[in-house]
Amino acid sequence: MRPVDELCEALREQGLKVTPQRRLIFEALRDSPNHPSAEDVYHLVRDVMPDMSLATVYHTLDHLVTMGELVQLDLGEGKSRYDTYTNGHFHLVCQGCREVLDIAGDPDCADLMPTETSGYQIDRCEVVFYGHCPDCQA
Amino acid sequence: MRPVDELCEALREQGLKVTPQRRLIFEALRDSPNHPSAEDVYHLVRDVMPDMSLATVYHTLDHLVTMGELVQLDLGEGKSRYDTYTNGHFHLVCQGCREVLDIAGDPDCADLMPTETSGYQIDRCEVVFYGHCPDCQA
DNA sequence: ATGGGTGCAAAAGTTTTGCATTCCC
DNA sequence: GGGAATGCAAAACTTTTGCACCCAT
Repeated sequence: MRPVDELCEALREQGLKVTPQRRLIFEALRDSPNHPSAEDVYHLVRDVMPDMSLATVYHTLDHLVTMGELVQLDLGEGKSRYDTYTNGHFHLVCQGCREVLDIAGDPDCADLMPTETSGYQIDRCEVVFYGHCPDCQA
Repeated sequence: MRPVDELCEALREQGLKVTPQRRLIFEALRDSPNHPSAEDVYHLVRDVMPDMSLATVYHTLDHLVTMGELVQLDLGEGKSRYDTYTNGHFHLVCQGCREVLDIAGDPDCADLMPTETSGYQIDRCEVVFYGHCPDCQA
């Protein structure tokens, strides 16, 4: 994800508007530990702007995903998480505490790319390792 | 997923019971095209046993997943799909029609396995390619 | 001024849960 | 007989949508 000011500029270029809510969501994403859910972002921004609506958070996250500034992750939790690090990489998920780690990996998954793709045009790949962190191995 | 009779035996071994509903769900999974959702399974079994409850389907699928006879897939659709082919392999998803193809791939993801795992014990990995099938490339 | 954005509430969709009844072992 | 399973309905959750009002451009 690019710096907040560049995101605002990118919004304008698309005819979208820069509102205080969106700016705040951008900042929350930038400062958020890692891989927050929509609800996580919502709670962060509510501390600063208590009237912010969850629908606004969802709309803004959708825009960022469409713009390619944010990656939507589905890690089998029944809800989405969002990743500001958009360069291709892998994830490692603890099945105990649900912590998510970024892992270096070939962005294009060139090594994995199947030879027989049944005519499919492949856009991207997602690699997730599931396991248990040191604390959850007990 | 093993044959229906073996699944029934496996249930009994765990102190679980073999009911007509569960047998039917096993058969539906065995005969189902590929990667059905809970709702898909529900509709298949309703044709034979109209009083079957969706909760029963969910409970039974959960047991199979826990027993390692079924793999639960999260492909970012807001719902789970289930895969009877439990040997490690990859998936290719069409973002247009949501068709899901099985793709051969190293079950252990040995080539991908990160060297630095921060002390994590890794249980399994999931590789999903997203793209467009021939029909949806228009 | 105008078209997009916001907040609120309701709706939609999937999955879980509580509970009385039924049934496998 | 006893414990698990079932069916039903309600609840829990995440995400989407409709709409009246507001605001960035």
